[in-house]
Amino acid sequence: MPRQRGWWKRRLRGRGCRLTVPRQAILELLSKSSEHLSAEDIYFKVKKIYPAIGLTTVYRTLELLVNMGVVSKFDFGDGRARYELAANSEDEENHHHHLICTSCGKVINYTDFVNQEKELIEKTENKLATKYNFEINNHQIQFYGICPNCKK
Amino acid sequence: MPRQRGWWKRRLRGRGCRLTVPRQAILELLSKSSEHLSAEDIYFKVKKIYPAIGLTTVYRTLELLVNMGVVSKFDFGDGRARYELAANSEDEENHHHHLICTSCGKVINYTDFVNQEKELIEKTENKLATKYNFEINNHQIQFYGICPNCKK
DNA sequence: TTTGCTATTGAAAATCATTTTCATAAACAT
DNA sequence: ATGTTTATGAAAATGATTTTCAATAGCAAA
Ligand SMILES: [Mn+2]
Ligand SMILES: [Mn+2]
Ligand SMILES: [Zn+2]
Ligand SMILES: [Zn+2]
Repeated sequence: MPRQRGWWKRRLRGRGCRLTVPRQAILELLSKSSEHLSAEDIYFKVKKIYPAIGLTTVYRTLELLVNMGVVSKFDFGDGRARYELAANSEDEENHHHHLICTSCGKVINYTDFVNQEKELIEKTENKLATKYNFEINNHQIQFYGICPNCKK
Repeated sequence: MPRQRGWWKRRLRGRGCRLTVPRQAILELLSKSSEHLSAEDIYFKVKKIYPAIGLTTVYRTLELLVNMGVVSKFDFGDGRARYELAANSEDEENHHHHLICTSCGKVINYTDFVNQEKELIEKTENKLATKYNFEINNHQIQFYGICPNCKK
């Protein structure tokens, strides 16, 4: 059982990356937030705890974490990337799909998959992997529509 | 049975939009291309047939067509939006999902859905529509991985 | 602990896709 | 044909993300 705190430290070190204060501050923040934060959102929030942080570092750290698979990056069409933790701890995954309002931009996470959903995705992955000789390691699914508020 | 050519003319006019030369040139091009074109790609290609075209107009036209549902806009993570015709004619749909190489950016369309795929998506749509009171009218699915070329 | 190497940082400047502005031109209802 | 808009294109503005570069801080080794 991995420790609840700092499970990413080994991951960083394992990659030969240094365990710096800004990186820890960013990860600390992300693990407490559930929203879909932009780089700037993260910058301002981290700044409250660690005022020396630079926006550049936020971008660089996010890129690193995305490459490591620790953070997921999304584009919901409003011109800025959104980030969120891909996993809540070493083993616990945080995988979900999105429901997006094309009118106001509201984004909803949904994890209550239809029973067959997971298994179908796996099946599809396998089929695609075979047919196109791809090594598939991730996917995104999003539904677009009009939210209750914008319907009125 | 709608005419093969110019089925979008009525659609534009139906919206109270004018049927201009630039718009027709852009639609003409899109209907001949199968790739995932950026606004700039489209700009240069259209320029060959209609040299007076402006990049601004390309952006504006694409936005209009996306709002009309005639064109689909995608973000494959390379910093520029990609566009393609959402339908090849009045009734014929061109819906498909994507397989994206995270190493070189190669994008593959796939339409050979697993049998249950379509029906599951509908089922999921209905479930989400009910649960979150959303009016769902579109979706995107993409799988990320490493393409044959990048594996080597 | 101290040292030395090198990855990392932050500020400022640069990039670059997309948007806005604005004067002119083209659609099209009449 | 005419007049009213809508649409266009050039140029400038915007704004998110990247690059540059000198200074700093992690950390492996002594
Ligand atoms: Mn999410
Ligand atoms: Mn496609
Ligand atoms: Zn909404
Ligand atoms: Zn590739």
